[in-house]
Amino acid sequence: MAISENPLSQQLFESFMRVRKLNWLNWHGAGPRPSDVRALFCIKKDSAVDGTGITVTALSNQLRVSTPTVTQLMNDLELQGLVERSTDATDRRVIRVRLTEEGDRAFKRAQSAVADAFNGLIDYLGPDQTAELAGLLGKVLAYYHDHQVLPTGGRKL
Amino acid sequence: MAISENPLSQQLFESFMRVRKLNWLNWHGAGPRPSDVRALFCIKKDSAVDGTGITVTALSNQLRVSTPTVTQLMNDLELQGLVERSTDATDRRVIRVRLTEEGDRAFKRAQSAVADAFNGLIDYLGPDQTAELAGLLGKVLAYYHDHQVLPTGGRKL
DNA sequence: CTCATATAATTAGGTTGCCTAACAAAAACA
DNA sequence: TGTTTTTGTTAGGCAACCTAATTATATGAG
Repeated sequence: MAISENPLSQQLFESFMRVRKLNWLNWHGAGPRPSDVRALFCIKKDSAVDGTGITVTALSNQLRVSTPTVTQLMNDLELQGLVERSTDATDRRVIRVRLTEEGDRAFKRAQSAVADAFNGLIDYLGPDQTAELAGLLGKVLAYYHDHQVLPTGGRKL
Repeated sequence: MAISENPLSQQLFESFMRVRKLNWLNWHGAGPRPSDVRALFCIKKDSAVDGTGITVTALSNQLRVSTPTVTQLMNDLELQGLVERSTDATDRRVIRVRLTEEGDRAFKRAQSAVADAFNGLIDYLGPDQTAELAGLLGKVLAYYHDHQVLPTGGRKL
């Protein structure tokens, strides 16, 4: 473990690269994809505060992906019948996205899948270490949010 | 923060999804890609124990990607002049991969890039929290290593 | 010693999850 | 009114993986 041979930075890099590749949802080709699930969560969360539906721009900001990416995600979810688009009543440029009833069911299944994926880990770590982990991940994200290690492409937010 | 509204599992999922997308090496289209860098590290590390070069299968195991993926990575690195392939002396099926001199220079640059990317975070967290983070990531990986959340495709190792 | 089987790597083709650039439509402003 | 800005979409591309099939070589069973 001599620092010169395998520095801490390199270990962290390797750990993050491995964590990145974990297939949390145990997804194997059927139903909504992991990125769909993330979008579903976001749309559902918004629906609690604004029943008219979330905008593409808001989704783009919250998911931290470009608007064309959101369009593709929504095309996909719409094709699966999980969301519906409608043009905003007062600004005809913006489109509002809401969950359909089937989308809501898919959301609940996704929530279960995520719970299944993480509750084992949470039990394994125990409440203290789980809280530490969540806190540290938050700090990592906060640090890089302020220090320019942006997603590929270097969006300026 | 009511558990029923945004369960811990969902928060962890979201955090991991965001961490996954960080562009650690600040890569913007020039030089070896992040996955190349990971391979470079692996090849270099092996060269310390075995001067004849690492095999494709060994790289596949250590990087946790399929052998065709390793082949593609190696094609790429060879094209960039960073590695060289040679058939093994005693088993003509296996090919041995070593860093070229330019590959070694690229390795050193990559090491610096990783250090640049992580030393800021390490300073920000301080030694105690950095150690905690490294330890927790290790536990997460160990847990999922034993609990079947394998990389996409569900390889059986 | 030969033939079937196992192993190493490659080729071919596909998928996910992103991106930028260019655009059309609508709103805001000057 | 006309220019500028904002919103979302279309088009096309790329990174980083995968599986299935193939080739070449080695190994083991009779």
